[in-house]
Amino acid sequence: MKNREIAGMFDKIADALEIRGETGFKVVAYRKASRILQDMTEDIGEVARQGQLETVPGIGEGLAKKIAEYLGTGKMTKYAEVMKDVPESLLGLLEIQGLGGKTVHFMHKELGVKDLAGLKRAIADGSLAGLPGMGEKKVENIRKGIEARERGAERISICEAARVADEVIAYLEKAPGISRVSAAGSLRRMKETVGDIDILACGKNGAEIVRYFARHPDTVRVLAAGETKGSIVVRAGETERQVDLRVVDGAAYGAALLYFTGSKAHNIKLRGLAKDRGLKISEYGVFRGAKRLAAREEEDCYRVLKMPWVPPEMREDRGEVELAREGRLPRLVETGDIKGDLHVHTRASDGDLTLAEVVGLARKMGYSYVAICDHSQAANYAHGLAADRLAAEIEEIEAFNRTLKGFRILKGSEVDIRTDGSLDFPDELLGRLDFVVAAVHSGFRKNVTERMLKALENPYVRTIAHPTGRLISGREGYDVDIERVIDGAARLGKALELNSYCDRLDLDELRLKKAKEKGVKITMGTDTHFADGLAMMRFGLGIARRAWLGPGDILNCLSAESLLGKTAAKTGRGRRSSSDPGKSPVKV
DNA sequence: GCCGTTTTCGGCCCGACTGTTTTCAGTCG
Repeated sequence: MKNREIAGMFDKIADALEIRGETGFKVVAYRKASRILQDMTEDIGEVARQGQLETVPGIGEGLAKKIAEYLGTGKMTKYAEVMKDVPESLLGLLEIQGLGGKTVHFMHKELGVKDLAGLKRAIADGSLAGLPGMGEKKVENIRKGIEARERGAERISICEAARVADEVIAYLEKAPGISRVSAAGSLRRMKETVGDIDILACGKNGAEIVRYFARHPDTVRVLAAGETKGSIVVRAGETERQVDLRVVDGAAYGAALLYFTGSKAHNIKLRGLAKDRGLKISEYGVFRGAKRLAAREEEDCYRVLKMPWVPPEMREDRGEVELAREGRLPRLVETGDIKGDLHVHTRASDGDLTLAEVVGLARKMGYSYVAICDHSQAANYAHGLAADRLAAEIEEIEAFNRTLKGFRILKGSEVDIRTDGSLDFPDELLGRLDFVVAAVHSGFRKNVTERMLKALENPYVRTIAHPTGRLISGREGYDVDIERVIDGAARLGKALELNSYCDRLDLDELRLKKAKEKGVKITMGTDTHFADGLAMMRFGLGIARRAWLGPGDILNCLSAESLLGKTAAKTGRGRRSSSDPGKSPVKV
């Protein structure tokens, strides 16, 4: 798939055009096309082969030609032409807060600045301050922007952001005169990473609420504290995080929440729609002329636009507005649909929990089952179970299950896929299990695609754990052709995992969407090793909802009986008890 | 650049903030 590659080129063209000072709308068109390419599940090459490029919204005659040229020749004339004009090192300067295209253009033209080092020199020797329209404060602002960037104010994982936000929100709920408080921004949309933590509140006395906010016990610095807006930096474990609070009038809470939740693309879409109808949307409400038609609740604002409320996780302008207007929004999976966690470790391998503790925690989550999937013997580093220890665990679970009412522990394994593609346990042992998750833990560059496909062919394997192996915090993941794995799972009627541990969230939302399109079911597991890990299901759910998955797409929404029984029925051997060693091979 | 139950030109989201502005441009979210 060349989607990302071409998206990257369009983004650079947009940056370069911005610096060249071309009309804003052209820049917007390139950026929009870039975003659309990144969001697409189809291979743009395939779309091109079918002559369908121009049917993609946001891609017209001009961009279609550029894409076709690149796909055909490996070159894009426009890209080459623009990049010859604007040094690539200049593009990065646009990421500095306070620097836009105009300023970068001017710095380049007048002072010969062509990279970050040049910019720093221009600040130090005072030449930047000498530019027309550039005063002391602007220079200071840019200097701060450089500092912030060098401190590495990069995005953090959703769970890290949620931990901070949950705590601050709980604190704010006790603020004097506060009536509502909510997370907003990408945190509320459950993006896998979050830039700033945005919180919205309403209450009687804004300034008082902001002052209370600034007194948060973990506050390291107060950046701003006004009547309606406050910014603090709080300690968050080893690092620091900025949290922004906005306090709005209760009568406009919904409009403000809609606005601050975004995404920007979703908001722009709604505003365009409103404009067509002679309306205007802002963070203060939906207006016809000076008359405010809606503002108090998000639902009210959407209703005026003749659409149902759109779940925040869908608000990315990926077709959700069109669906909503046609009354065809999908029913997304909800917390209450999840009946169990399908990937949990115990202290038998590298976990921290006993069986009894896992059951207690799972019951607290409202589950009726949980699959214990400890590591297999090859996973030395994780104290993986050898065959005899797995056999012992099976017996222990069976004994424990006899003592449980209304809850069932599924006997499982996270069995290693060895570098030759074979599994780490013999079939006869796997056949005694209820739920087998196969996983790659070694040889990340060795034939991973073929190994996963081979594992899926094993009759006892139901799903592949963390299929790409990426870690949000940095690790790139396996050298795997995930498209082929998805196709393989579809062909074999197997599932793939949405590993819901917050540093993984693997498959990611785009791959999940693709899997759904191909009819591949998803298993969700937190892969937890610790007591607080089961609650991470919330992040998996967020990603599942961002991929538009419904309860019918996720096997955790089945009862334990259906999850296991369906299988046996499908293979035509009737239903057997899960403890039956001759249990039929599984299919989902 | 794209796009069209106001079509092939003339639109393209909205408001706040900041600085250096005497009426606005640049940047941001």
